[in-house]
Amino acid sequence: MVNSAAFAKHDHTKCVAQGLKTASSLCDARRARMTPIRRRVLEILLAEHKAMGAYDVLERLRRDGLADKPPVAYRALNFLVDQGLVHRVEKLNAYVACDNPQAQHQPMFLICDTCQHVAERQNNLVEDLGTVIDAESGFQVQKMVFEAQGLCPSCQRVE
Amino acid sequence: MVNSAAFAKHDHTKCVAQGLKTASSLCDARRARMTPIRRRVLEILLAEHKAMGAYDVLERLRRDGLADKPPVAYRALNFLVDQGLVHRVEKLNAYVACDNPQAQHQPMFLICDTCQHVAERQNNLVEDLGTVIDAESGFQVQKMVFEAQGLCPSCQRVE
DNA sequence: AGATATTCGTTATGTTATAACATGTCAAGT
DNA sequence: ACTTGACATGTTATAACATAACGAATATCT
Repeated sequence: MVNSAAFAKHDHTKCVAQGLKTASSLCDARRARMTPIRRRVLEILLAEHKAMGAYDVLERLRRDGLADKPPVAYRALNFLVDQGLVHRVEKLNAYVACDNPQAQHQPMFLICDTCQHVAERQNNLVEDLGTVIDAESGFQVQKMVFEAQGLCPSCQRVE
Repeated sequence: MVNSAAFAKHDHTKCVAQGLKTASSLCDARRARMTPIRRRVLEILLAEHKAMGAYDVLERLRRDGLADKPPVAYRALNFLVDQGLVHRVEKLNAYVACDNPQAQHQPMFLICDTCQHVAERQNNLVEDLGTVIDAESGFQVQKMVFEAQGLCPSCQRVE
């Protein structure tokens, strides 16, 4: 039911390489174009492994000489979101690379108020809730945002 | 389990009068000050009965001669949110009057993509989910955002 | 009344996001 | 190879959302 490495430490280099590879395959399969800017934005988010604002991403692109105008960053981010490779965290107006882009899912985020880390998780209850709402109220759910804020395990220990 | 009048038509005049009255009692009980600006902002949101942006609210205050600078609107909105009288809809960067300010609750919103109406609902599954997350992952949930987008019953019929 | 805390008015600016249109690139069909 | 059409990028300008900071006014408490 729970899937992510969440707040534990791990080797990001592997995440990045693997993530880029998976993304390329998915795009190929869908005839969507993984261009240099888009690839670089995904790489940045995979490497950072935390939520970043569009302007933070843009700043990185600027350093690389790849782009320096907001629409460039937003377009790449929106593409990646549409492809399910990146999620938008509404609460933070920020973007984070998807953990598991293979499977279609309603992402759910745990946002630590102290360290600002964001963990993506999946839980069937979220999708169940969509079904329940539909049955009870006749509202046809198309997309759900579920975000929890609080304290991650290590920040709880520190306080 | 489900509580709101949701997308059905009803007499807003009553909502407004009742909402203002309840809000006053709650503020009195808490020694929080329901000032003219705050009251007016709540009244606007109760009457409109839909999500409004801070600048939309500000425009109304302007017409009333009550205020014309952004911080005034944001301060009133933040006060009302802190008191649980208004909720912020993250997905829309907008604010909506609370249905049932008496009870502490994690609000859940159904946002119709067609007519833009927002219905507040309550469902125990939302709070259950908080508990489950905590038990499974050790993440201490303090606040949750749950918002669903889709089609309300009447907009489904129209399409 | 005087001390304290809260609210409000105002200026200025910071942050997030997109409309609109020009230009460039690539791939498919001929 | 050439044209066409779709998609991607570059660029300008601005819209939309939000807050820091500080002084003036007002309410509350003793």
